[in-house]
Amino acid sequence: MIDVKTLCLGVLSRGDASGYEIRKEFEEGPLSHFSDAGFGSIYPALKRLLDDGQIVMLPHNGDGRPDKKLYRITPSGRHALYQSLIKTPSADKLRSDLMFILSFGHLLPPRHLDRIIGDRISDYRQMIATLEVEGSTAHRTPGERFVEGMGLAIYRAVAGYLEEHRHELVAAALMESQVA
Amino acid sequence: MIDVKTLCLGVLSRGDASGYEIRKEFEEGPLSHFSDAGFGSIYPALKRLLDDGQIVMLPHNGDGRPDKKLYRITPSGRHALYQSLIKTPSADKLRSDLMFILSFGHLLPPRHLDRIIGDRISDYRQMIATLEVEGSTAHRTPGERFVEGMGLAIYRAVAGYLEEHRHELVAAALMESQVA
DNA sequence: GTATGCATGTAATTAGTTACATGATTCT
DNA sequence: AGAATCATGTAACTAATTACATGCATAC
Repeated sequence: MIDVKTLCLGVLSRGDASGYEIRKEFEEGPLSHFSDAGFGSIYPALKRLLDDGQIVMLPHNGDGRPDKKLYRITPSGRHALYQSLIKTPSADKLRSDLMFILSFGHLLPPRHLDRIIGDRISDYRQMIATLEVEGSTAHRTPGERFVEGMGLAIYRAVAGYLEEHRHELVAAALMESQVA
Repeated sequence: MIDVKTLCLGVLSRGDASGYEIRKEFEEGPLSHFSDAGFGSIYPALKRLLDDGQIVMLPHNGDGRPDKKLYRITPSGRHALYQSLIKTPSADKLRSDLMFILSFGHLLPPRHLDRIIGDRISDYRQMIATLEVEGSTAHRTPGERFVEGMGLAIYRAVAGYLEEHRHELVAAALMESQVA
């Protein structure tokens, strides 16, 4: 799996940014759907990239605020990023607590079951709505559009499946609860 | 996120199993699509569960082979599992190196790009074919069927999207390579 | 005889998360 | 006045991965 250092290089390859701005990318941008990184991993990663000469820090851009540190990728950093990009990508990984829970769904209290599925459907519908607006406004590179489209396709598939099959599982849970 | 201990309890709640068998579940069973655990995390987890009294070891079942250790969940273990199941599940997490790479897709050599997308499509089509066979043969609880169906729905969405949009990204990469 | 599958486990390393610690600015 | 956002970073902890280490049974 690609590490946080490489993730940061990826963001910086599109333009200078601070640690804070990098994190925002992973929270809001197209990368957010398939990657993840918090402050606790970004700041140490930036420090290591700095030590390795793959990024440089820009001496304070005097925009009033003094504390902000802007980072810029170096040729060495671009090279490292490219090496990561042409490596055979590892398999996609999907971690879902909800799916683990639902694999025992028929043993759960039916109301509870129905609620957690409903909540998740709402979450996904919300994300889909946000993405649909963004997709038409924000300007993206072809790669970003592709990735964002994939996110949208997956979210729709998940929301759709949950909606279509929700009642089956709740019905099984109801039967189970009547037996017990 | 649900930890490996809980994952093991989940498997053991369906029947006694050895560490080796538990891992197989995460590699082949319906849980495999949304969870992950290797030997290096399962064995330590089993040890801790044993210390905590949430599982017991069954003294060798004399099936010829002596080394196999079967584990059985205890009432305390079932209770712990149930507590985990009724907790509000954390958000689904999707990690994909491929998507990170493709977000820079237009900057990659077009042939390489086309190949990695094509390879991934094959991988998914293979998984889909396997699941379609299993779905009709293996017998599953309602929860397992639900989860397996979700896996199938997602894989189809991903494979479908990659197939439909592959050429767009490759075309963008071709244009980019001609400019440069 | 060779590879694969069954079977267990430890040690060292790496990575990542969470909590802590601080403070300015901007919006309501 | 208070909340949210901007902004950086460290320390302690937890977890997971990888490599190592071993050995039998079965299938080809």
